[in-house]
Amino acid sequence: MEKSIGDARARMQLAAVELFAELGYDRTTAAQIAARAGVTERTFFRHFADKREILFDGEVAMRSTLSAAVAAAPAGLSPLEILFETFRATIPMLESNRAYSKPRHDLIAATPALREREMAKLAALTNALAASLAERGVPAMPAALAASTGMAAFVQATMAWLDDPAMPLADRLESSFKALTTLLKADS
Amino acid sequence: MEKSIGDARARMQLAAVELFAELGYDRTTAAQIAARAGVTERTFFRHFADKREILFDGEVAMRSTLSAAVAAAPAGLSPLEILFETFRATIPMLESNRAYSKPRHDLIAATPALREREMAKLAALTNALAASLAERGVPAMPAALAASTGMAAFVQATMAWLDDPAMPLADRLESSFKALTTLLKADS
DNA sequence: GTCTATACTGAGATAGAC
DNA sequence: GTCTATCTCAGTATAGAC
Repeated sequence: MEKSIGDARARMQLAAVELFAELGYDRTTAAQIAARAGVTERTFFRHFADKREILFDGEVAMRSTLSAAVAAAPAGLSPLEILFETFRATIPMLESNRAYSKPRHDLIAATPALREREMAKLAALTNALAASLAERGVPAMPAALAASTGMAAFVQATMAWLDDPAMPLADRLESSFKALTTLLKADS
Repeated sequence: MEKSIGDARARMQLAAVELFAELGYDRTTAAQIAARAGVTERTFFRHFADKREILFDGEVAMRSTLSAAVAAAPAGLSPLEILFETFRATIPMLESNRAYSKPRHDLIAATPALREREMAKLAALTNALAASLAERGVPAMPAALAASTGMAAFVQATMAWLDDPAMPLADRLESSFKALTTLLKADS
């Protein structure tokens, strides 16, 4: 018997990604994922609250990374400048993960139930960012608005980069944040 | 046999709101809602894609209202000014619905599965706003960013007003948008 | 680790409009 | 008769209780 139970979680995640690619998300059952990982279905639901959650495991790490980066940003910056530095700090991590995050993103885009979970996770990250800004002394209302605004720019940059990596993520991010300042200028 | 099948949908919605209040969301089954409305469980799922959806029926109407308001806003405004006028146009509707939307909001806040659906619906509304801005000639990137940031300000104002209606929604909205402007100006 | 309840689906029946 | 909307029966997968 394999006694490497320590990484059952990782084995299940690998099995899930494989099976989703082979059969599609809906056509893959939790039991199949557990079987391929060599565990029981019960073990699956011990580690993941529901089937979707197996794809959103990284959100916890992302949250700590962002919170730490907000705290580490230089003093004297505006809230949006703090967030720009914060997101810039995550670029190496994102770029090194592209081989995994691109197919994952496509799967999420194609599956309404997963898009829904993704929106919820982004909302949680936004709240965490607002809390981190508040800890730096930014008042509650501007902190929440800055978090939402900055996250919108970050998500837009990341999506565009996943669709077309020709332009580096750093440039995409700078472009998104620059575009924020044009929102106050009159159009037609 | 009762032949009043025409309003089965409305009867189910009423039954759902009653039962959620009596038993809580999780403790209420789709079959119970259907039974109280005098229809079968299958009928419930014909009308609503899943149990959560019965509480998010109004999103379609909200989407049309917002799109129409964006199109109706005066020319020569900045994207965020267009959105401010757009949200202002929805205030009477929201204020007249408070007796329904406040308990609904509390139920959603207390139920993770419903919060998740709410995030997805807000994302859909944000996309619709971006599309409406694009139809007025706002380029894609600023349109998407303006929709996200404007929606963040609108949601913040609405949440605050639901929590404490002492300050009118119109004042909350103005205050949110002013804070947003400050945020974006400080960064340029 | 077993067993049960509940959410949800697929294929198809019924009934009215034309 | 066909078409469409409304609804039903039998079944599977998820999630939670024991």
